[in-house]
Amino acid sequence: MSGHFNLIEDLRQQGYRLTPQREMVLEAVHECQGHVSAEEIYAKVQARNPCVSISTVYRTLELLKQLHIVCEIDLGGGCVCYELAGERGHHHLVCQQCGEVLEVDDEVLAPLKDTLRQEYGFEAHVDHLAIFGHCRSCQRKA
Amino acid sequence: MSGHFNLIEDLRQQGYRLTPQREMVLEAVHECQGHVSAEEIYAKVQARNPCVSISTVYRTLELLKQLHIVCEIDLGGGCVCYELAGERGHHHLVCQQCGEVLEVDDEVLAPLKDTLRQEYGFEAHVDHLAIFGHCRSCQRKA
DNA sequence: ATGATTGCAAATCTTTTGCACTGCT
DNA sequence: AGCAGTGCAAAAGATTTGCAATCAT
Repeated sequence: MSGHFNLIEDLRQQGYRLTPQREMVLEAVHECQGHVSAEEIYAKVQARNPCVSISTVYRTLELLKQLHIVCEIDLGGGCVCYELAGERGHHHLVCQQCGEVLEVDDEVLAPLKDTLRQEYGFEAHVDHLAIFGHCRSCQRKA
Repeated sequence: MSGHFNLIEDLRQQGYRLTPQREMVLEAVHECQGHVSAEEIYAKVQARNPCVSISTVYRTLELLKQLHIVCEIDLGGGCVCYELAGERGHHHLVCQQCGEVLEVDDEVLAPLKDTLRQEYGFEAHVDHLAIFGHCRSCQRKA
């Protein structure tokens, strides 16, 4: 995956080792454009090398998170997902009824950020906000 | 707790039994005005009757949730809380540096809700949103 | 009486951790 | 070579469930 070279460099430059496991986790996250759970990443990595353990996946994700290579998204309901940190600027609308996840552009949040900054002096750090509610189709059912 | 009578009636009218356990869980949620975790409710109930089991607390919360007597709030990070349904929404700005928590009125979120409703047909359920970032004083230090 | 509700313990499910071994640099 | 990184299995924490006993109605 050519897109990984810079990330691999990031790893190396910060004194971390490049292992096949880390590379595979990175690729798995990269292939799944959207959000993937640790379990899904594990499955994807397992498919290529069954020896890799789930703990390594968790440890690697933890590392990549600290290096800001991937970021963690808490969608609630015990669903924690990961995605490449590069693709910034979108948020998630999570339907509490059917579980569907809609993506929302960062611009939608901009006015809120401005308000918080101006009225509260608070610099909101909402790289990936999960907003819960009910989607259009589930509203119709009710 | 006089405020419980109507809720107890709700229970009865829907054919459910009123047990001391359910009453105690209900009171525990009522006493804690803010959000309480299942574990905290369990502790509060235990203080009054050590025989009550944690599974009953979970089962009762599940029931009260279905009856819309309490609602579940997922603040992320594995922190699931409960509170009486119908309480006025308030939000929290959590400073990731110093831990300070600012309260924000629900009105601040109104424009965002409108946007989501109009552009995405999404009915946001942001009764209790936790927004992380940095407060005014911590920004100065940086 | 009788069926809903509970307590207990054991089962899940997800994530973390201790420790000896492996393998990247 | 030396130590970061890994695999395994066991631990931990939160929630759920099977089943026999209990209790509200």
